[in-house]
Amino acid sequence: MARRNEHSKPELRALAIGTVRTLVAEQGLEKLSVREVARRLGYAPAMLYHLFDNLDDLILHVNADTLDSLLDRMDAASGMENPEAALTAMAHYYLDLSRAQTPLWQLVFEHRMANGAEVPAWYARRTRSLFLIVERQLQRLAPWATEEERRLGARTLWGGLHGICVLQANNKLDVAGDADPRAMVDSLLRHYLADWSATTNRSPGDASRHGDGA
Amino acid sequence: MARRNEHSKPELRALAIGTVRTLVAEQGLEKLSVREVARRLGYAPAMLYHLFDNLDDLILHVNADTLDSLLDRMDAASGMENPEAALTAMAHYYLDLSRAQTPLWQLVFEHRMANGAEVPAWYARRTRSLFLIVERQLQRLAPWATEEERRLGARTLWGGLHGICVLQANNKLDVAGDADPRAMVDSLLRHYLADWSATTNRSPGDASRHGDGA
DNA sequence: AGCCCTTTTGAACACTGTTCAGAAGGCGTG
DNA sequence: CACGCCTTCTGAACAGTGTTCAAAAGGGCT
Repeated sequence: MARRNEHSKPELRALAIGTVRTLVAEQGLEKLSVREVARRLGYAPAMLYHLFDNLDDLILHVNADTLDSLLDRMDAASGMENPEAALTAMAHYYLDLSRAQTPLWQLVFEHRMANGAEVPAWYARRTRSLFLIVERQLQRLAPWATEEERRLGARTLWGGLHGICVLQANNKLDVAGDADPRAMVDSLLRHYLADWSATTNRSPGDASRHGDGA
Repeated sequence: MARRNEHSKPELRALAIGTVRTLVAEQGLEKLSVREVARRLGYAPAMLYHLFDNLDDLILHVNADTLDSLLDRMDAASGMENPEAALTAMAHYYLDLSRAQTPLWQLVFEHRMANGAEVPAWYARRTRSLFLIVERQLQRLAPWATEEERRLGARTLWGGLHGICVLQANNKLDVAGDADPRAMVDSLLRHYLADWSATTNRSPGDASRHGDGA
């Protein structure tokens, strides 16, 4: 019962990743287990440990695929002439992923490493570039802003977007009346960007930027 | 080995909730288990099922306590004369909780019910009042805004704040250089509120609200 | 003293991720 | 062709999880 050799090791890895994707998409996060993935593949559970270090490692590979497709779409939008429109398109991709592929999205953003281990470099690179893409648009939007201001702005804006997606994915929005996540995202982008780009081209300590300070 | 009767049923419930709080605060979410809670209480695991329906029910009671103390502090801030200052104070409470009590905060906001069950009404009431408190401040800030606008604004603003806290709690901010969560929260509130309160007192379809509309 | 009724438990069930000795099978060499 | 090697793969076990339930243990009442 060894070496059927129907597939090479990289093929098996891709097969396992795909199995997790469909399993999670179909049944949700709770049904994901090593034994179920192995069962669907037609192998014994222990075999998966020859392809990946452990379940966390397998999940990280699945998440890398998800992030890659998200980053690809965001990169494609970064070429738009209007940076505000580019950011809006990117935010919509982000939100759409959390809506259309909620379990896969949760697997990316709500999975925690066991025993508090650090995420490997090949994975951290992807999350890092997410913020970089946003920063690049902020630079186009307000070239006068300092790098520090751009970094803060990108993290604030995308952190805020992330929060809306989190609430959406967890069905926390229909409590006390429905709220349209799309409208929330648009509201966040429009209002935040408007005042951010309008006020960051002043000296940092200028308290009178809003007309009447305090 | 039955009926020591050292404590009444409500006392035991409070004891169990307290045990979970200290256990989670000390060891983190991963170490929380029925068996460990029972061990610390000096009882057999099965006894806990006479106090609570299941682990989810116990966790919900713990979370209700956490939410109550948060809501109390937010309520206290709602009396400030400046609604913008009140919202800022509330947001800082929210962030501080996610920083000083990260595991307890995660237990509240990242715990999902098993088998997708609905949260009970006595719990949903608390999460609902969180948004209501924010809406009340938005009403003071922009009395001319419609209820619809206030609801959208409150969810957008607090969803955004929530996202920053999520990133903070998951250590996703120090990727690619540290970002101060406090500065992010302040940035979000200042910029969003400034443009939100400045533009919501127009007719809904007014495209020229930002001076030059695209 | 005997009964009842609540409180509490031990043991079991069905899961989970992970490890590891050893089996199974393809491949190169004698 | 046969032998041995080496990779692939598995079965079984370990330690853990939430949950259930018959039965035991003990306090209170008649």
